[in-house]
Amino acid sequence: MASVNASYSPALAATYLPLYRQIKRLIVAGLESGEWRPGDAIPSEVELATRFGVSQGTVRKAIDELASANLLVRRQGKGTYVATHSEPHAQFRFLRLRPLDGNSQQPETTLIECRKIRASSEAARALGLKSGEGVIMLRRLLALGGVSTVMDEISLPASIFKGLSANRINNYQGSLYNFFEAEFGTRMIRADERIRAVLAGATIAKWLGIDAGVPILCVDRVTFTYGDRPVEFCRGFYRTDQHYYANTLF
Amino acid sequence: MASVNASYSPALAATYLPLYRQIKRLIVAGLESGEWRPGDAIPSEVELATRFGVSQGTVRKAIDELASANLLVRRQGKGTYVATHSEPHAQFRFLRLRPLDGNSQQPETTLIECRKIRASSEAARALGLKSGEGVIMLRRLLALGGVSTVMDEISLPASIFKGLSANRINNYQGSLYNFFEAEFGTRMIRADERIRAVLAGATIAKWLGIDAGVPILCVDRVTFTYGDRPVEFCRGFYRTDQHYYANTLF
DNA sequence: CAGTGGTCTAGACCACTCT
DNA sequence: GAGTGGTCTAGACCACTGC
Repeated sequence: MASVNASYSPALAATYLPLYRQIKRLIVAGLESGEWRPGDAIPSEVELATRFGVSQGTVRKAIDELASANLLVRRQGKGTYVATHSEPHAQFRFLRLRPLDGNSQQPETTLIECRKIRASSEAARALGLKSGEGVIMLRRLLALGGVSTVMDEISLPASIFKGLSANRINNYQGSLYNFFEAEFGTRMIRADERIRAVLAGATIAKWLGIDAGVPILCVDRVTFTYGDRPVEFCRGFYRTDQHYYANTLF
Repeated sequence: MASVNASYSPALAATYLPLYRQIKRLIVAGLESGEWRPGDAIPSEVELATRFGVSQGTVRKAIDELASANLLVRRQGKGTYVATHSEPHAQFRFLRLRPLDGNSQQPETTLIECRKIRASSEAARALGLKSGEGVIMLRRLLALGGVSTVMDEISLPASIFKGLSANRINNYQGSLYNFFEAEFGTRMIRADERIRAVLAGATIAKWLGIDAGVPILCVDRVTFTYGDRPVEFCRGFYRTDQHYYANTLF
């Protein structure tokens, strides 16, 4: 079998990568390039094995890691698919609010504002932009179980989300992340959140239907796409009188 | 090879478990029973394979899953070890506060109180105890970078933590979870946290050196040991003026 | 029935650690 | 050098899906 590592030697240890990790990169490259789009089936394990000139077990191990990172989804008997934000499983992946009692209900989103502005210093730093570069700013109100619970402000690099408008968002069926991957080919893979407790200011209190001075969560999120590139900065304010932020530590 | 599934038939599908999952259970049983204690090396893959009458690859897959669940730690060339809370990697696994600027510093813990009481209704529900059963209650103050940042109250089933005393805690070197696993054989595996924003009351404000009415995080944690059995309920109050709660969403 | 992913085996060789 | 985990292969058979 033609091994990509035929030239391996201890002196090159820094550049050594196991075969299955190289395969992993090749698959990710296919995802990034759009060769396989969200929802598509990728080629079968045996086909990928012959294409890359490795055994099925090696492809399998690569796919295993990509599946556990939620980039791919395996379906026994059918094939392996590119993960999507439209799967029910993914609905509450990036909104970790759960009701204090009762069952989670589908959030209802209202778009309040959508315009192009210059990035705030915080957004610029989070997105790796130069201070003052253009971003598209969205403000939304999210209601859970009929109660306005989250007010957030999203900053997106204008260079990536060219042509984004309130109309296009409102006409789209499905979640915002679903919209991004379907219309802009940008899939959100991972997010880092920073949570603090703050007091509601007058404006936010009004939107959330609470008194100013009530304690709320301030959640700053940076969301990453393939290759750990940041593509969204979101600051959300969460009421926690009827919901809590859920987290599991492993 | 003598397969445990020799009797498998479609009618028994509900009871079917792949071999490697059965091996996984056998290994977890060894961990629960104390056959291998935290920090110990478990037998090598080939030894386990012959002991259980399966191939090395099957044992390997079982260990892979246990390692990714942080129950075991693999060390190439040395062996596979039972995970411990004393590893540097585990230090901030259950305390997700990070400084707004600067580097994380080792927390300094002060034990304020340690006594046996009857479980609060919340603690009883979280721990699966009957209302009013005995629990040991600890109150602690945690300082990060010299600043009192967390005040928490821990409830532990008295039946499991017999003989726990303030003296024993204070005389122990290392973290509380380290103490639990070393002295009581109870290892914390996983935790569920629920986060809300609240206002600091007079008592907590005093301990944390802030004004009453300042917004803080209220973090309720239920911690589980092997077999998803809850063994700790902890309510913590976090100042977030110099730190934030960090979380990564996958 | 063909094609897919899921499990399991047996054996080879590599990389790392300790003696 | 012996022993450990890490990678890779080749092939067998099972479970599930859809035609």
